[in-house]
Amino acid sequence: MTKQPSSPATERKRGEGVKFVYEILRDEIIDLVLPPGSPIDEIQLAERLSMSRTPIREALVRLAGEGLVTTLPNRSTVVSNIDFLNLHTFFDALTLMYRVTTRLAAEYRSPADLEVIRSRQAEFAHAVETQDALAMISTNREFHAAIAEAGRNPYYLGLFLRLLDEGRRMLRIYYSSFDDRLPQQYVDEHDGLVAAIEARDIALADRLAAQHADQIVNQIRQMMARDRRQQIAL
Amino acid sequence: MTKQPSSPATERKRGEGVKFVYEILRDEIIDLVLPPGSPIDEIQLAERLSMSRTPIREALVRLAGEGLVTTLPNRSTVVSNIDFLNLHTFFDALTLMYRVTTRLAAEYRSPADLEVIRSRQAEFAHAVETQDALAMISTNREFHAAIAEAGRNPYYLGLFLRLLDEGRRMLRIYYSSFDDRLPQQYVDEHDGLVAAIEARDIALADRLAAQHADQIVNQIRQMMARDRRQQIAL
DNA sequence: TGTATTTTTCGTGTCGACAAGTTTTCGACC
DNA sequence: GGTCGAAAACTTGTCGACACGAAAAATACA
Repeated sequence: MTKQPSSPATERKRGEGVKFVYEILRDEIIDLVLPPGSPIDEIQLAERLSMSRTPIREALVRLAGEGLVTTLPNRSTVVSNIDFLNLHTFFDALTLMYRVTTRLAAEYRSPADLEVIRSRQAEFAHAVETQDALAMISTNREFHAAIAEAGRNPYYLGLFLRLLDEGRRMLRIYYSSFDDRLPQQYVDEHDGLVAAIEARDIALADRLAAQHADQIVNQIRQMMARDRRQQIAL
Repeated sequence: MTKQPSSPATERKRGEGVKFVYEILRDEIIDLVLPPGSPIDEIQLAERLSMSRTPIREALVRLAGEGLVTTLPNRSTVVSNIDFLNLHTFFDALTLMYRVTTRLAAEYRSPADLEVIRSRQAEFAHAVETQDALAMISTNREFHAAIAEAGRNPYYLGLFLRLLDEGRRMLRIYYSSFDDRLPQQYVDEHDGLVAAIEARDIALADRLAAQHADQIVNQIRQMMARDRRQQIAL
């Protein structure tokens, strides 16, 4: 692995250092480039990004606050593990946030919001068409994030984004077992959500969101069960 | 204001510096010792706590992640303002978290949880008896936090604690207009919640929590309206 | 006297270095 | 050869110092 020593291409403005590191690490954690349990070496990172340890440590504090990394005092900080024992708490919260954000979107969406949501849905549909599982995962996240934005409640948005990112990590683990049938169903369900939001039908939006959440939760559960059988079979 | 220069009483172990600063600032912000908008000077703080700026900055990053302070790039970081324009989003989320956590507590509470909840309720009742408004605010927070703990969902707990702290700041502003009638009603409502949780009556717990939330939201609204009238009168 | 511009001051953002603690390695002893 | 203990290597936590940028002060000008 050859590392270029402080290439001028990576020069950053003052004040963007923390943000820079934060976003890189965040993406690498969510995309499982850094799998759960990976130790994060501050010095190594500092050399790789050609900057001092100070902004890196501050980015790690921020990531720790969001639960993406865990700091072991006086020892290394590691990428947080996915807590498979308490998955039900995750699914519970995820389902509720799906419902609440969709509800609020139906209530408060502006025309501009609708446009964004529609374009995100188009991106998701395209990922399904081209059978790009990784793109499905990320565009699905963006679709629901756009809905949450339209709901205009920063408290729900914050929790929801955290849950969506956590969900992305799980889906990445099992994405190879995506089958072809379900994704198309998701596209249809998304269309239903968009229609309910456009029609400002709050009750319908809530109901469809709950159904959609159940679908996703069940799929993740099935993927995990299948994977477990495979692992046992090995 | 005389500050003692690096008194040996404030000597801390390695690795506790950030936590130390974080907790001090957090308490001072929630108790309005540092009112919204106050600038936080890193150098001043470093001198006051007789430590370097590094751990202080890391504590500020953490506080910023929780929304308690706002960092103005290349300028000072200030205590976050209370967003009175979007209060309804706060009340919405607070009400939902009241309901969800109480529900889950009724479902999952252990005998030990019940004991903690009861003792918190006793503390709240005592604060009401002695008409200690400030103690009412903090014990009320601890009571609901204990219920959320019993619900055993870290995602809800995290959001709820954040909302409760934000609510504490608001109540502090208006606590002088606490009147004597409502607090006793809160004690009774809390008793109802505890009974529902003990009986594992999920539907009842949900209903009572929703009513309780409405009470609190309405009281805060009334306090604010009263205060606004006073301000206009001046 | 009021306004525009330069200078000064001040605080943050970043850095390199040192100190303390943990893990690993090496060596002594059984 | 295996186990226990000491020393070395490494990583984190903290520090003091410098550089950049923004606000405030001082100066020039109308």
